[in-house]
Amino acid sequence: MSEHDIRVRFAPSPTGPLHIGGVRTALYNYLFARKNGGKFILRIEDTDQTRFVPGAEDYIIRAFDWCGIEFDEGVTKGGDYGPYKQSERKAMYKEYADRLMVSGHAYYAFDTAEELTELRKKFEAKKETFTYNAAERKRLKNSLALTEAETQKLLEANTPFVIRFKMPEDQTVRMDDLIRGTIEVQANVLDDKVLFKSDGMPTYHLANVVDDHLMKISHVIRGEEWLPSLPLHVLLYDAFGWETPQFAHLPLLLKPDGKGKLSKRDGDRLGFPVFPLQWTDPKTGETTRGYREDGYFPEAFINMLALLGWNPGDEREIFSLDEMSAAFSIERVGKSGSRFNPEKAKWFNHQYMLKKSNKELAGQFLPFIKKEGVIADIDYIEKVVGLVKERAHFVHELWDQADFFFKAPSEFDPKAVKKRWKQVSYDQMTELKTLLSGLDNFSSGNAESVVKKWIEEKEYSMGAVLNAFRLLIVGALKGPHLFDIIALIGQEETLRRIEIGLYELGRKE
RNA sequence: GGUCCGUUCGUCUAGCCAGGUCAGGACGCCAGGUUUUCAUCCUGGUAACACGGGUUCAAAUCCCGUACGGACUACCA
Repeated sequence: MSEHDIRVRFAPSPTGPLHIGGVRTALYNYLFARKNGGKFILRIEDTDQTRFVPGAEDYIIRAFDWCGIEFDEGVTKGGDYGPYKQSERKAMYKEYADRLMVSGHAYYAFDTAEELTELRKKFEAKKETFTYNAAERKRLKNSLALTEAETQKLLEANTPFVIRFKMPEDQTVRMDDLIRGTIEVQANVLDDKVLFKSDGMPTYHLANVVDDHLMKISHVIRGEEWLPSLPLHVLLYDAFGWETPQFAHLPLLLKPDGKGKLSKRDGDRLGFPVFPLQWTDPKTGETTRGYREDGYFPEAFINMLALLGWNPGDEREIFSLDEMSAAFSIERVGKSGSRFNPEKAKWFNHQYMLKKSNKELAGQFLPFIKKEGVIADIDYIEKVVGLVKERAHFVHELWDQADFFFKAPSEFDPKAVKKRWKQVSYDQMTELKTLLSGLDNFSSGNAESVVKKWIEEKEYSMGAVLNAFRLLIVGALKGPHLFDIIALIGQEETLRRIEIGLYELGRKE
Protein backbone atom coordinates (compact mmCIF):
# COMPACT_ATOMS: atom_id res chain seq x y z
CA MET A 1 0.00 0.00 0.00
CA SER A 2 1.38 3.38 -0.94
CA GLU A 3 1.39 6.46 1.24
CA HIS A 4 -0.99 8.17 -1.09
CA ASP A 5 -3.85 5.74 -0.99
CA ILE A 6 -7.16 7.38 -0.34
CA ARG A 7 -8.69 6.25 2.93
CA VAL A 8 -11.70 7.91 4.53
CA ARG A 9 -13.80 7.02 7.51
CA PHE A 10 -17.18 7.60 9.06
CA ALA A 11 -16.94 7.60 12.82
CA PRO A 12 -20.30 7.73 14.57
CA SER A 13 -20.92 7.59 18.26
CA PRO A 14 -23.45 4.92 19.24
CA THR A 15 -25.61 7.24 21.30
CA GLY A 16 -28.85 6.85 19.39
CA PRO A 17 -30.27 6.52 15.91
CA LEU A 18 -28.33 8.01 13.04
CA HIS A 19 -29.65 11.40 11.96
CA ILE A 20 -29.96 11.99 8.19
CA GLY A 21 -27.21 14.58 8.49
CA GLY A 22 -24.95 11.76 9.62
CA VAL A 23 -26.11 9.59 6.76
CA ARG A 24 -25.20 12.36 4.34
CA THR A 25 -21.74 12.76 5.86
CA ALA A 26 -21.20 9.02 5.50
CA LEU A 27 -22.53 9.14 1.95
CA TYR A 28 -20.09 11.86 0.91
CA ASN A 29 -17.24 9.86 2.43
CA TYR A 30 -18.41 6.79 0.55
CA LEU A 31 -18.74 8.65 -2.74
CA PHE A 32 -15.33 10.23 -2.30
CA ALA A 33 -13.73 6.85 -1.67
CA ARG A 34 -15.49 5.27 -4.65
CA LYS A 35 -14.62 8.13 -6.96
CA ASN A 36 -10.97 7.99 -6.04
CA GLY A 37 -10.55 4.26 -5.79
CA GLY A 38 -10.05 4.50 -2.05
CA LYS A 39 -11.22 2.67 1.03
CA PHE A 40 -14.13 3.57 3.25
CA ILE A 41 -13.94 2.66 6.92
CA LEU A 42 -16.54 2.47 9.67
CA ARG A 43 -15.18 3.20 13.11
CA ILE A 44 -17.30 3.28 16.23
CA GLU A 45 -16.39 6.08 18.62
CA ASP A 46 -17.68 4.81 21.93
CA THR A 47 -15.30 6.51 24.31
CA ASP A 48 -18.10 8.01 26.36
CA GLN A 49 -19.35 5.17 28.49
CA THR A 50 -22.06 7.29 30.06
CA ARG A 51 -23.80 7.89 26.77
CA PHE A 52 -23.88 4.34 25.52
CA VAL A 53 -27.28 3.38 24.11
CA PRO A 54 -28.02 -0.29 23.53
CA GLY A 55 -28.99 -1.02 19.95
CA ALA A 56 -27.54 2.17 18.52
CA GLU A 57 -24.55 0.52 16.91
CA ASP A 58 -26.71 -2.16 15.41
CA TYR A 59 -29.07 0.55 14.14
CA ILE A 60 -26.22 2.36 12.41
CA ILE A 61 -25.14 -0.79 10.63
CA ARG A 62 -28.67 -1.69 9.57
CA ALA A 63 -29.25 1.84 8.34
CA PHE A 64 -26.27 1.77 6.00
CA ASP A 65 -27.25 -1.66 4.89
CA TRP A 66 -30.65 -0.36 3.86
CA CYS A 67 -29.11 2.65 2.11
CA GLY A 68 -26.78 0.46 0.10
CA ILE A 69 -23.72 2.18 1.50
CA GLU A 70 -20.99 -0.39 1.92
CA PHE A 71 -17.85 -0.21 3.97
CA ASP A 72 -14.52 -1.70 2.99
CA GLU A 73 -13.24 -1.97 6.53
CA GLY A 74 -14.79 -1.57 9.93
CA VAL A 75 -16.61 -3.14 12.82
CA THR A 76 -18.56 -5.57 10.69
CA LYS A 77 -16.01 -6.01 7.94
CA GLY A 78 -12.74 -6.33 9.77
CA GLY A 79 -9.52 -5.17 8.16
CA ASP A 80 -5.83 -4.66 8.76
CA TYR A 81 -6.17 -1.63 11.00
CA GLY A 82 -8.54 -2.90 13.67
CA PRO A 83 -9.99 -3.07 16.10
CA TYR A 84 -12.48 -0.57 14.73
CA LYS A 85 -14.26 0.13 17.97
CA GLN A 86 -12.52 2.63 20.21
CA SER A 87 -13.50 0.91 23.44
CA GLU A 88 -11.48 -2.04 22.20
CA ARG A 89 -8.49 0.17 21.54
CA LYS A 90 -8.57 1.63 25.02
CA ALA A 91 -5.12 0.42 26.11
CA MET A 92 -3.21 2.25 23.40
CA TYR A 93 -4.53 5.76 23.96
CA LYS A 94 -2.81 6.20 27.31
CA GLU A 95 0.46 5.40 25.64
CA TYR A 96 0.00 8.22 23.15
CA ALA A 97 -1.10 10.62 25.86
CA ASP A 98 2.09 9.74 27.73
CA ARG A 99 4.14 10.53 24.66
CA LEU A 100 2.72 14.03 24.72
CA MET A 101 3.53 14.24 28.44
CA VAL A 102 7.12 13.33 27.73
CA SER A 103 7.47 15.79 24.87
CA GLY A 104 5.99 18.58 27.00
CA HIS A 105 2.83 18.98 24.91
CA ALA A 106 0.53 17.86 27.68
CA TYR A 107 0.19 17.94 31.45
CA TYR A 108 -1.71 16.38 34.34
CA ALA A 109 -4.63 18.29 35.77
CA PHE A 110 -6.22 17.36 39.10
CA ASP A 111 -9.06 19.83 39.18
CA THR A 112 -12.35 18.06 39.77
CA ALA A 113 -15.33 18.59 37.51
CA GLU A 114 -17.10 20.26 40.42
CA GLU A 115 -14.27 22.72 40.97
CA LEU A 116 -14.30 23.70 37.33
CA THR A 117 -18.05 24.10 37.24
CA GLU A 118 -17.77 26.35 40.27
CA LEU A 119 -15.08 28.38 38.53
CA ARG A 120 -17.21 28.78 35.41
CA LYS A 121 -20.10 30.00 37.50
CA LYS A 122 -17.92 32.61 39.18
CA PHE A 123 -16.69 33.89 35.86
CA GLU A 124 -20.16 33.99 34.50
CA ALA A 125 -21.27 36.10 37.43
CA LYS A 126 -18.63 38.60 36.36
CA LYS A 127 -19.89 38.30 32.77
CA GLU A 128 -16.70 36.62 31.73
CA THR A 129 -15.96 33.20 30.34
CA PHE A 130 -13.63 30.85 32.12
CA THR A 131 -11.07 29.31 29.83
CA TYR A 132 -8.55 26.71 30.88
CA ASN A 133 -5.65 28.40 29.08
CA ALA A 134 -2.17 29.81 29.54
CA ALA A 135 -3.45 32.68 31.65
CA GLU A 136 -5.40 30.48 34.04
CA ARG A 137 -3.50 27.22 34.14
CA LYS A 138 -0.81 28.63 36.45
CA ARG A 139 -3.39 29.15 39.17
CA LEU A 140 -5.02 25.75 38.92
CA LYS A 141 -4.27 22.32 40.23
CA ASN A 142 -2.04 20.79 37.58
CA SER A 143 1.47 19.59 36.97
CA LEU A 144 2.43 22.91 35.42
CA ALA A 145 1.51 24.94 38.50
CA LEU A 146 2.46 22.38 41.13
CA THR A 147 6.00 21.36 41.94
CA GLU A 148 7.22 18.04 40.71
CA ALA A 149 7.12 16.65 44.23
CA GLU A 150 3.55 17.78 44.76
CA THR A 151 2.47 16.26 41.49
CA GLN A 152 4.21 13.03 42.31
CA LYS A 153 2.49 12.89 45.66
CA LEU A 154 -0.96 13.34 44.14
CA LEU A 155 -0.22 10.68 41.56
CA GLU A 156 0.94 8.24 44.21
CA ALA A 157 -2.19 8.90 46.24
CA ASN A 158 -4.20 7.82 43.19
CA THR A 159 -5.80 11.23 42.88
CA PRO A 160 -8.01 11.22 39.79
CA PHE A 161 -6.47 13.24 36.98
CA VAL A 162 -6.98 14.16 33.37
CA ILE A 163 -4.36 14.90 30.78
CA ARG A 164 -4.71 18.25 29.09
CA PHE A 165 -3.14 19.58 25.93
CA LYS A 166 -0.77 22.46 26.58
CA MET A 167 -1.93 25.00 24.06
CA PRO A 168 1.02 26.95 22.68
CA GLU A 169 1.13 30.71 23.17
CA ASP A 170 1.44 33.30 20.45
CA GLN A 171 1.12 30.95 17.57
CA THR A 172 -0.99 31.27 14.48
CA VAL A 173 -2.54 27.98 13.49
CA ARG A 174 -3.00 27.66 9.77
CA MET A 175 -5.44 25.12 8.43
CA ASP A 176 -6.55 24.10 5.00
CA ASP A 177 -10.06 22.95 4.35
CA LEU A 178 -11.04 21.47 1.01
CA ILE A 179 -14.39 23.23 1.10
CA ARG A 180 -13.60 26.45 2.92
CA GLY A 181 -10.02 27.18 1.93
CA THR A 182 -7.42 28.45 4.36
CA ILE A 183 -8.44 29.29 7.91
CA GLU A 184 -6.23 30.96 10.48
CA VAL A 185 -6.73 31.03 14.22
CA GLN A 186 -4.64 32.43 17.06
CA ALA A 187 -3.73 29.67 19.49
CA ASN A 188 -4.13 32.16 22.34
CA VAL A 189 -7.91 32.04 22.08
CA LEU A 190 -7.96 28.26 22.38
CA ASP A 191 -8.13 26.34 25.64
CA ASP A 192 -6.22 23.40 27.05
CA LYS A 193 -8.58 20.66 25.99
CA VAL A 194 -8.79 17.43 27.94
CA LEU A 195 -7.20 14.63 25.94
CA PHE A 196 -7.48 11.84 28.44
CA LYS A 197 -10.29 11.49 30.93
CA SER A 198 -10.10 10.42 34.55
CA ASP A 199 -12.05 7.26 33.70
CA GLY A 200 -9.12 6.01 31.67
CA MET A 201 -10.69 6.77 28.30
CA PRO A 202 -9.45 9.26 25.76
CA THR A 203 -11.64 12.14 24.65
CA TYR A 204 -12.77 12.38 21.05
CA HIS A 205 -9.90 14.71 20.21
CA LEU A 206 -7.12 12.33 21.18
CA ALA A 207 -8.82 9.18 19.99
CA ASN A 208 -9.76 10.54 16.61
CA VAL A 209 -6.31 11.92 15.86
CA VAL A 210 -4.54 8.77 17.01
CA ASP A 211 -6.91 6.46 15.16
CA ASP A 212 -6.97 8.50 11.98
CA HIS A 213 -3.20 8.39 11.94
CA LEU A 214 -2.93 4.71 12.78
CA MET A 215 -5.63 3.82 10.27
CA LYS A 216 -3.82 5.89 7.63
CA ILE A 217 -6.82 8.12 6.98
CA SER A 218 -5.96 10.46 4.11
CA HIS A 219 -9.06 12.70 4.19
CA VAL A 220 -11.21 13.63 7.14
CA ILE A 221 -14.65 14.51 5.82
CA ARG A 222 -16.96 15.41 8.67
CA GLY A 223 -19.66 17.83 9.80
CA GLU A 224 -19.15 21.55 10.19
CA GLU A 225 -19.66 21.26 13.94
CA TRP A 226 -16.06 20.03 14.12
CA LEU A 227 -14.55 23.09 12.55
CA PRO A 228 -13.93 24.87 15.88
CA SER A 229 -11.82 21.97 17.12
CA LEU A 230 -9.80 21.69 13.94
CA PRO A 231 -6.94 23.88 15.28
CA LEU A 232 -6.57 21.53 18.24
CA HIS A 233 -6.45 18.53 15.95
CA VAL A 234 -3.90 20.12 13.66
CA LEU A 235 -1.77 21.03 16.68
CA LEU A 236 -2.05 17.46 17.92
CA TYR A 237 -0.75 16.08 14.64
CA ASP A 238 2.11 18.55 14.91
CA ALA A 239 2.84 17.55 18.50
CA PHE A 240 3.01 13.90 17.52
CA GLY A 241 5.14 14.78 14.53
CA TRP A 242 2.58 13.27 12.18
CA GLU A 243 1.47 14.44 8.79
CA THR A 244 -2.05 15.86 8.89
CA PRO A 245 -4.72 14.37 6.67
CA GLN A 246 -6.69 16.68 4.42
CA PHE A 247 -9.85 18.10 5.91
CA ALA A 248 -13.28 18.87 4.53
CA HIS A 249 -16.00 20.23 6.79
CA LEU A 250 -19.49 19.70 5.44
CA PRO A 251 -22.26 22.28 5.86
CA LEU A 252 -25.23 21.51 8.09
CA LEU A 253 -28.72 20.34 7.24
CA LEU A 254 -31.18 23.03 8.26
CA LYS A 255 -34.82 22.74 9.28
CA PRO A 256 -37.44 23.31 6.52
CA ASP A 257 -38.84 26.42 8.19
CA GLY A 258 -37.58 28.92 10.70
CA LYS A 259 -34.03 28.87 11.92
CA GLY A 260 -31.43 26.39 12.99
CA LYS A 261 -30.32 22.91 12.23
CA LEU A 262 -32.64 20.07 11.48
CA SER A 263 -33.72 18.19 14.57
CA LYS A 264 -35.90 15.26 15.49
CA ARG A 265 -38.56 17.65 16.72
CA ASP A 266 -38.89 19.23 13.26
CA GLY A 267 -39.75 15.87 11.82
CA ASP A 268 -42.44 15.28 14.42
CA ARG A 269 -43.77 18.78 13.99
CA LEU A 270 -43.79 18.90 10.19
CA GLY A 271 -44.54 15.26 9.54
CA PHE A 272 -41.49 13.77 7.91
CA PRO A 273 -38.78 11.40 9.12
CA VAL A 274 -35.39 12.59 10.32
CA PHE A 275 -33.95 9.09 10.61
CA PRO A 276 -33.39 6.46 7.93
CA LEU A 277 -35.00 3.64 9.91
CA GLN A 278 -37.62 3.51 12.59
CA TRP A 279 -36.12 3.70 16.06
CA THR A 280 -37.53 2.71 19.39
CA ASP A 281 -35.85 4.31 22.35
CA PRO A 282 -34.83 1.50 24.72
CA LYS A 283 -35.43 3.69 27.77
CA THR A 284 -38.67 5.50 27.04
CA GLY A 285 -40.07 3.03 24.53
CA GLU A 286 -40.85 5.99 22.28
CA THR A 287 -40.85 5.12 18.59
CA THR A 288 -39.62 7.51 15.91
CA ARG A 289 -40.51 7.05 12.26
CA GLY A 290 -37.97 6.30 9.58
CA TYR A 291 -37.71 6.83 5.84
CA ARG A 292 -37.91 3.13 5.20
CA GLU A 293 -41.14 2.74 7.16
CA ASP A 294 -42.61 5.83 5.51
CA GLY A 295 -42.27 4.08 2.17
CA TYR A 296 -39.19 5.72 0.69
CA PHE A 297 -37.01 3.73 -1.65
CA PRO A 298 -33.43 3.69 -0.38
CA GLU A 299 -32.21 4.88 -3.80
CA ALA A 300 -34.53 7.88 -3.65
CA PHE A 301 -33.57 8.66 -0.09
CA ILE A 302 -29.87 8.59 -0.90
CA ASN A 303 -30.34 10.54 -4.11
CA MET A 304 -32.29 13.24 -2.32
CA LEU A 305 -29.72 13.46 0.45
CA ALA A 306 -26.78 13.65 -1.94
CA LEU A 307 -28.22 16.68 -3.73
CA LEU A 308 -28.60 18.52 -0.43
CA GLY A 309 -25.28 20.30 -0.48
CA TRP A 310 -23.69 18.77 -3.53
CA ASN A 311 -24.43 19.05 -7.23
CA PRO A 312 -22.74 17.53 -10.26
CA GLY A 313 -22.30 20.83 -12.09
CA ASP A 314 -24.73 19.85 -14.82
CA GLU A 315 -28.48 19.52 -14.73
CA ARG A 316 -28.81 15.88 -13.80
CA GLU A 317 -30.83 15.16 -10.68
CA ILE A 318 -31.53 11.46 -10.73
CA PHE A 319 -28.50 9.38 -9.88
CA SER A 320 -27.79 5.81 -8.98
CA LEU A 321 -25.13 5.28 -6.35
CA ASP A 322 -22.70 4.33 -9.10
CA GLU A 323 -23.49 7.40 -11.16
CA MET A 324 -23.10 9.58 -8.10
CA SER A 325 -19.76 7.99 -7.30
CA ALA A 326 -18.53 8.76 -10.77
CA ALA A 327 -19.73 12.36 -10.66
CA PHE A 328 -18.75 13.20 -7.11
CA SER A 329 -16.12 15.71 -6.14
CA ILE A 330 -15.57 17.44 -2.85
CA GLU A 331 -15.00 20.77 -4.60
CA ARG A 332 -18.61 20.77 -5.69
CA VAL A 333 -19.91 20.56 -2.13
CA GLY A 334 -21.43 23.89 -1.12
CA LYS A 335 -20.34 26.00 1.83
CA SER A 336 -23.70 26.97 3.24
CA GLY A 337 -26.27 24.93 5.09
CA SER A 338 -29.10 23.31 3.17
CA ARG A 339 -32.68 23.56 4.22
CA PHE A 340 -34.36 20.21 4.03
CA ASN A 341 -37.39 20.15 1.73
CA PRO A 342 -39.89 17.33 2.38
CA GLU A 343 -41.81 18.09 -0.83
CA LYS A 344 -38.83 17.45 -3.00
CA ALA A 345 -38.11 14.26 -1.09
CA LYS A 346 -41.51 13.00 -2.24
CA TRP A 347 -40.79 14.04 -5.78
CA PHE A 348 -37.59 12.02 -5.74
CA ASN A 349 -39.48 8.97 -4.56
CA HIS A 350 -41.98 9.41 -7.37
CA GLN A 351 -39.16 9.54 -9.90
CA TYR A 352 -37.88 6.22 -8.64
CA MET A 353 -41.38 4.81 -8.67
CA LEU A 354 -41.52 5.60 -12.37
CA LYS A 355 -38.10 4.12 -12.97
CA LYS A 356 -38.68 0.86 -11.22
CA SER A 357 -39.85 -2.20 -13.10
CA ASN A 358 -43.45 -3.27 -12.72
CA LYS A 359 -42.18 -6.58 -11.49
CA GLU A 360 -40.24 -5.12 -8.58
CA LEU A 361 -43.08 -2.78 -7.69
CA ALA A 362 -45.59 -5.64 -7.83
CA GLY A 363 -43.50 -7.56 -5.33
CA GLN A 364 -43.51 -4.63 -2.96
CA PHE A 365 -47.20 -3.99 -3.51
CA LEU A 366 -48.20 -7.59 -2.78
CA PRO A 367 -48.22 -7.27 1.05
CA PHE A 368 -50.56 -4.30 0.83
CA ILE A 369 -52.93 -6.28 -1.34
CA LYS A 370 -52.88 -9.18 1.05
CA LYS A 371 -53.60 -6.81 3.90
CA GLU A 372 -56.83 -5.87 2.08
CA GLY A 373 -57.77 -9.51 2.08
CA VAL A 374 -57.44 -9.89 -1.67
CA ILE A 375 -55.78 -12.76 -3.48
CA ALA A 376 -54.33 -11.90 -6.83
CA ASP A 377 -51.94 -13.32 -9.35
CA ILE A 378 -48.53 -11.62 -9.43
CA ASP A 379 -48.63 -11.22 -13.23
CA TYR A 380 -51.95 -9.48 -12.90
CA ILE A 381 -50.57 -7.19 -10.16
CA GLU A 382 -47.67 -6.35 -12.39
CA LYS A 383 -50.00 -5.17 -15.13
CA VAL A 384 -52.03 -3.14 -12.66
CA VAL A 385 -48.93 -1.48 -11.27
CA GLY A 386 -47.86 -0.56 -14.78
CA LEU A 387 -51.10 1.32 -15.27
CA VAL A 388 -51.19 3.19 -11.97
CA LYS A 389 -47.63 3.75 -10.77
CA GLU A 390 -47.36 7.18 -12.34
CA ARG A 391 -50.17 8.43 -10.12
CA ALA A 392 -48.53 7.55 -6.80
CA HIS A 393 -45.50 8.75 -4.85
CA PHE A 394 -45.23 5.66 -2.68
CA VAL A 395 -46.00 1.96 -2.94
CA HIS A 396 -48.43 2.32 -0.05
CA GLU A 397 -50.43 4.81 -2.11
CA LEU A 398 -50.94 2.27 -4.85
CA TRP A 399 -53.96 0.60 -3.30
CA ASP A 400 -55.99 3.80 -3.36
CA GLN A 401 -55.20 4.14 -7.05
CA ALA A 402 -55.84 0.53 -7.91
CA ASP A 403 -58.42 -1.00 -5.57
CA PHE A 404 -60.97 -1.31 -8.40
CA PHE A 405 -58.69 -3.70 -10.24
CA PHE A 406 -59.14 -6.18 -7.45
CA LYS A 407 -62.77 -5.78 -6.42
CA ALA A 408 -65.95 -4.31 -7.79
CA PRO A 409 -66.82 -0.92 -6.35
CA SER A 410 -68.59 -1.36 -3.03
CA GLU A 411 -69.89 2.16 -3.16
CA PHE A 412 -70.23 4.91 -5.70
CA ASP A 413 -68.80 8.37 -5.09
CA PRO A 414 -71.95 10.45 -4.43
CA LYS A 415 -70.57 13.55 -6.11
CA ALA A 416 -69.69 11.58 -9.22
CA VAL A 417 -73.13 9.99 -9.26
CA LYS A 418 -74.78 13.34 -9.02
CA LYS A 419 -72.70 14.70 -11.84
CA ARG A 420 -72.63 11.74 -14.22
CA TRP A 421 -75.58 9.44 -13.56
CA LYS A 422 -78.31 10.98 -15.70
CA GLN A 423 -81.77 9.90 -16.78
CA VAL A 424 -80.42 8.36 -19.95
CA SER A 425 -77.56 6.59 -18.24
CA TYR A 426 -79.53 3.51 -17.21
CA ASP A 427 -80.69 2.75 -20.72
CA GLN A 428 -77.35 3.59 -22.30
CA MET A 429 -75.49 1.32 -19.92
CA THR A 430 -77.96 -1.45 -20.52
CA GLU A 431 -77.31 -1.11 -24.24
CA LEU A 432 -73.57 -0.98 -23.62
CA LYS A 433 -73.77 -4.20 -21.66
CA THR A 434 -75.38 -5.96 -24.57
CA LEU A 435 -72.82 -4.49 -26.94
CA LEU A 436 -69.90 -5.60 -24.80
CA SER A 437 -71.26 -9.06 -24.18
CA GLY A 438 -71.20 -9.67 -27.90
CA LEU A 439 -67.52 -8.80 -28.25
CA ASP A 440 -65.11 -11.55 -29.20
CA ASN A 441 -61.99 -9.42 -29.00
CA PHE A 442 -61.96 -7.71 -25.62
CA SER A 443 -58.63 -5.95 -26.01
CA SER A 444 -58.40 -2.33 -24.92
CA GLY A 445 -58.05 -1.05 -28.47
CA ASN A 446 -60.84 -3.10 -29.96
CA ALA A 447 -63.28 -2.43 -27.12
CA GLU A 448 -62.56 1.26 -27.42
CA SER A 449 -63.18 1.48 -31.13
CA VAL A 450 -66.35 -0.60 -30.96
CA VAL A 451 -67.77 1.42 -28.09
CA LYS A 452 -66.89 4.76 -29.64
CA LYS A 453 -68.36 3.76 -32.95
CA TRP A 454 -71.59 2.77 -31.20
CA ILE A 455 -71.71 6.11 -29.34
CA GLU A 456 -71.23 8.00 -32.59
CA GLU A 457 -73.85 6.01 -34.45
CA LYS A 458 -76.37 6.55 -31.70
CA GLU A 459 -75.32 10.20 -31.47
CA TYR A 460 -74.89 9.90 -27.72
CA SER A 461 -72.68 12.25 -25.78
CA MET A 462 -69.19 10.80 -25.58
CA GLY A 463 -68.53 12.37 -22.18
CA ALA A 464 -71.83 11.28 -20.70
CA VAL A 465 -71.51 7.66 -21.78
CA LEU A 466 -67.85 7.20 -20.93
CA ASN A 467 -68.13 8.83 -17.52
CA ALA A 468 -71.19 6.85 -16.58
CA PHE A 469 -69.36 3.73 -17.74
CA ARG A 470 -66.32 4.66 -15.64
CA LEU A 471 -68.57 5.20 -12.67
CA LEU A 472 -69.90 1.65 -12.91
CA ILE A 473 -66.47 0.10 -13.34
CA VAL A 474 -64.42 2.20 -10.90
CA GLY A 475 -67.00 3.64 -8.54
CA ALA A 476 -65.53 7.11 -8.99
CA LEU A 477 -64.25 9.45 -11.69
CA LYS A 478 -60.63 8.47 -11.43
CA GLY A 479 -58.14 5.96 -12.73
CA PRO A 480 -56.27 5.14 -15.92
CA HIS A 481 -57.64 4.85 -19.42
CA LEU A 482 -61.03 3.20 -19.06
CA PHE A 483 -60.57 0.61 -21.82
CA ASP A 484 -57.24 -0.46 -20.33
CA ILE A 485 -59.10 -1.14 -17.12
CA ILE A 486 -61.85 -3.25 -18.61
CA ALA A 487 -59.40 -5.17 -20.78
CA LEU A 488 -57.47 -6.07 -17.67
CA ILE A 489 -60.36 -7.02 -15.42
CA GLY A 490 -61.86 -8.91 -18.34
CA GLN A 491 -65.13 -9.21 -20.18
CA GLU A 492 -66.95 -11.23 -17.58
CA GLU A 493 -66.06 -8.92 -14.69
CA THR A 494 -66.88 -5.87 -16.79
CA LEU A 495 -70.34 -7.16 -17.57
CA ARG A 496 -70.85 -8.11 -13.94
CA ARG A 497 -69.94 -4.64 -12.75
CA ILE A 498 -72.31 -3.00 -15.21
CA GLU A 499 -75.05 -5.23 -13.89
CA ILE A 500 -74.28 -4.49 -10.27
CA GLY A 501 -74.05 -0.79 -10.99
CA LEU A 502 -77.33 -0.77 -12.84
CA TYR A 503 -78.97 -2.42 -9.87
CA GLU A 504 -77.33 -0.16 -7.26
CA LEU A 505 -77.78 3.15 -9.04
CA GLY A 506 -81.09 2.31 -10.74
CA ARG A 507 -82.98 4.47 -13.15
CA LYS A 508 -82.75 8.11 -12.27
CA GLU A 509 -86.14 9.80 -12.27
C1' G B 1 -20.12 37.38 25.33
C1' G B 2 -15.74 35.10 22.57
C1' U B 3 -13.85 32.19 18.28
C1' C B 4 -14.81 30.32 13.61
C1' C B 5 -18.01 29.51 9.31
C1' G B 6 -21.69 31.17 6.06
C1' U B 7 -25.47 34.56 2.92
C1' U B 8 -28.13 33.86 -5.43
C1' C B 9 -35.83 32.82 -6.77
C1' G B 10 -40.34 30.32 -1.03
C1' U B 11 -36.79 25.69 -1.23
C1' C B 12 -32.39 22.84 -3.56
C1' U B 13 -28.94 25.10 -6.65
C1' A B 14 -25.70 26.78 -11.56
C1' G B 15 -22.78 30.96 -12.40
C1' C B 16 -17.92 33.25 -8.30
C1' C B 17 -11.68 30.65 -8.04
C1' A B 18 -9.64 32.70 -13.99
C1' G B 19 -15.12 40.25 -13.57
C1' G B 20 -18.52 41.43 -19.47
C1' U B 21 -24.93 36.04 -20.81
C1' C B 22 -32.08 39.21 -20.67
C1' A B 23 -28.54 35.60 -13.64
C1' G B 24 -29.67 29.17 -15.96
C1' G B 25 -32.00 24.46 -14.10
C1' A B 26 -35.07 21.61 -10.51
C1' C B 27 -39.08 21.34 -6.56
C1' G B 28 -43.40 24.19 -5.30
C1' C B 29 -47.10 27.51 -7.01
C1' C B 30 -50.16 29.72 -11.18
C1' A B 31 -52.10 29.45 -16.32
C1' G B 32 -52.84 26.82 -20.93
C1' G B 33 -52.63 22.15 -23.76
C1' U B 34 -53.10 16.59 -23.89
C1' U B 35 -56.05 12.92 -21.33
C1' U B 36 -63.96 13.42 -23.09
C1' U B 37 -62.20 11.22 -15.53
C1' C B 38 -58.22 11.94 -12.02
C1' A B 39 -53.06 11.78 -12.00
C1' U B 40 -48.94 11.78 -15.27
C1' C B 41 -47.00 14.43 -19.33
C1' C B 42 -46.06 18.95 -22.48
C1' U B 43 -45.88 24.42 -22.96
C1' G B 44 -45.70 29.01 -20.67
C1' G B 45 -45.53 32.09 -16.28
C1' U B 46 -44.13 33.51 -11.16
C1' A B 47 -39.74 34.51 -8.37
C1' A B 48 -33.24 35.76 -6.28
C1' C B 49 -27.54 38.06 -6.42
C1' A B 50 -28.68 40.47 2.26
C1' C B 51 -27.08 45.78 2.72
C1' G B 52 -23.34 49.77 2.22
C1' G B 53 -18.82 51.32 0.41
C1' G B 54 -14.44 50.55 -2.65
C1' U B 55 -11.40 48.67 -7.11
C1' U B 56 -12.70 48.68 -12.50
C1' C B 57 -14.72 50.99 -18.80
C1' A B 58 -17.61 46.93 -16.49
C1' A B 59 -18.99 43.45 -10.05
C1' A B 60 -23.49 38.05 -8.31
C1' U B 61 -18.19 37.39 -9.34
C1' C B 62 -12.36 40.88 -6.42
C1' C B 63 -11.53 43.94 -1.52
C1' C B 64 -13.45 46.25 3.11
C1' G B 65 -17.36 47.10 6.45
C1' U B 66 -22.40 46.28 8.34
C1' A B 67 -26.53 43.29 9.11
C1' C B 68 -28.47 38.61 9.56
C1' G B 69 -27.94 33.34 10.22
C1' G B 70 -25.28 29.07 12.03
C1' A B 71 -21.69 26.01 14.63
C1' C B 72 -18.55 25.72 18.70
C1' U B 73 -17.43 27.43 23.55
C1' A B 74 -17.86 19.72 28.76
C1' C B 75 -13.40 14.83 31.92
C1' C B 76 -19.97 14.64 24.81
C1' A B 77 -18.98 13.19 20.33
